[in-house]
Amino acid sequence: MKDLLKQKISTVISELQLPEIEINFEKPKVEAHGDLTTNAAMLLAKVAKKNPRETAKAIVEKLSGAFPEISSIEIAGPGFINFKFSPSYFIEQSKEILRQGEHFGKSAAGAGKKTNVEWVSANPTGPLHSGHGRQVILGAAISKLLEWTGFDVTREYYFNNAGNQMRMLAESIYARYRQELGEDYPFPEEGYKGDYIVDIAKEIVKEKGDTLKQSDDEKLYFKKAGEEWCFTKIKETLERLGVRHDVFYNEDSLYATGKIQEVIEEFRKADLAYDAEGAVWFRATKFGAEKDRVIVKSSGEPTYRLPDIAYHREKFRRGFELIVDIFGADHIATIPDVLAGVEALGYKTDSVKVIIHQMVSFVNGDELIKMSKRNAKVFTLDDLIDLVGVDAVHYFFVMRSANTHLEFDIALAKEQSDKNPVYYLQYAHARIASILRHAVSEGFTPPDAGEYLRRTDFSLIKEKEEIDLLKILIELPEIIQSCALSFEPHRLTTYLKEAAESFHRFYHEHRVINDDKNLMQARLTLCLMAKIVIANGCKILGVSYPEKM
RNA sequence: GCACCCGUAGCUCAACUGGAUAGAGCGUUGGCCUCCGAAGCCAAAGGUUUCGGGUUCAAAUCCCGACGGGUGUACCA
Repeated sequence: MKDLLKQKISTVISELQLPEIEINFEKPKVEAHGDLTTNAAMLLAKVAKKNPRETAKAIVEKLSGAFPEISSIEIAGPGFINFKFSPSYFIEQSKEILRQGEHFGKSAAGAGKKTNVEWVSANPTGPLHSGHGRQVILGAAISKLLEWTGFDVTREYYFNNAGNQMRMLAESIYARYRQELGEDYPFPEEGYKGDYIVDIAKEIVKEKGDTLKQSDDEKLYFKKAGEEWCFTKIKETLERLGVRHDVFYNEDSLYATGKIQEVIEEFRKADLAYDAEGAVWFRATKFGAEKDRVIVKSSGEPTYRLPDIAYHREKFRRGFELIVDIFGADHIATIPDVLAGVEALGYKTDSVKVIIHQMVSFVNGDELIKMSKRNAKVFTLDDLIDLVGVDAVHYFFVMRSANTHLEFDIALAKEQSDKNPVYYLQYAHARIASILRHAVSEGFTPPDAGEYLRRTDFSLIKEKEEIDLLKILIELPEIIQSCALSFEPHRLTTYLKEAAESFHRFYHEHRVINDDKNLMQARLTLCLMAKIVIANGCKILGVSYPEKM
């Protein structure tokens, strides 16, 4: 409809011999301004130097009567053209909800574009902590949104089980191991202080006794054991949240296949790398960075930048047309370097979309929860799930825009009451389910979408709250698409809340179960539509949609 | 110091990416269950969108400058 209208308006504009412009529509905030509005006349006024209201008038005259679905066209304010649609238009649209059912909301806008979403990517040096939650949830929601919008999504987790961090992990475990054996063994200054290190050490003592005490070569064993323990833990946590990755990409493979060396050589050949102070430097300044960066340390080990660059090149080589990276604000420094590197290798950075989310703080009512890295008691993501449940974790981490700081109120999230926004949504779904069950007990057929579509006399839907509900329900596909294309899942939560609200208002004003069987069927159909929309939205967010609660 | 993000009701945050009268939840105050789920609905109060300039028909949104908060600024990742 929007597209048809857009076409029509642009032909009208050329008939009026006005310059060509981009026509945008918007859904007005205020109900009195209709269902759709365009600022075309105002934009024309600017280029054609004409009075916007007069221009609007000329356009409207040519438009009137062109579409039976449009019940009125008005000119308002400085020159907005407001369109109002007839109820039958919304009713017709809403039938799609029943026809598509659990697929309603999907679109093909992504056109099967090969897409890689990389997120979490925490090295296996410990369990995921609560702050990781935002990243975990954000990436899952974005992946789901892209999938629903027709992108071909590969979910990826990049990790490094070599290097400094893992060495430190091994040393930390080793020290705890010796301590477990009753020795006064020094703990490394920069070691991992979490209690889980002690747990790992205990397990090793149980299995191997003191046989690993002497030989330094055996430290390899500690690294392996630590990695395995941590990765198992991480994967269990992701599993609990229903988050799965298709590919776990190990940085090591980049060395094994010579991809790291390849990048260095190419850089050298193009004079983008040089030796200084015993290290190899990348001329990042050539690509807008503030200073050149070391890519191979004087020790001969690459810094994290080099494999990151090689890894991103591999994403291009693997044929991904859209590359999405999700990072926390604490990793922001690496981004310009990686982008510069990719550019240096001759790839366009346009197809790389980096989502940076700000940090999270946790409060419990009024009390701020302090997170210190020195603390042995880590507040893990598992702990958070135990406290507030999977649904609240999903909903709370995604309900705010990624680029603002998030305050996670644990007291609120675990409260089983109306204060908690997760319940508002779930309650609407459970309430609808209950009504449908009730109808079945009154002798109605179980809510089968196809059956409901055939049996319903849609002309009985005419109350204001009924039409308002339909209006919002049919927006789902558009909302999903725009959330996906802007990588902003939080807007879906806002929408779902509004949809639930609209349902509650309808429910409150009109009886569904009543003596008029035909009217009852029509309203049951409305309920079923609302149920489908809420359920589909919840699916994307990873929130459950209970039949009873 | 420099780079990035943010500053909106008492608190936590929205605002369709430049549109019309800036909206929700919590908290506060009041109303609504003989009837399908009151985990709900309705209403009231609460604002110079941190401040100062600019851009234009139109600015919370874009630009410049202050102030305040966060995150970075490694031959750690």
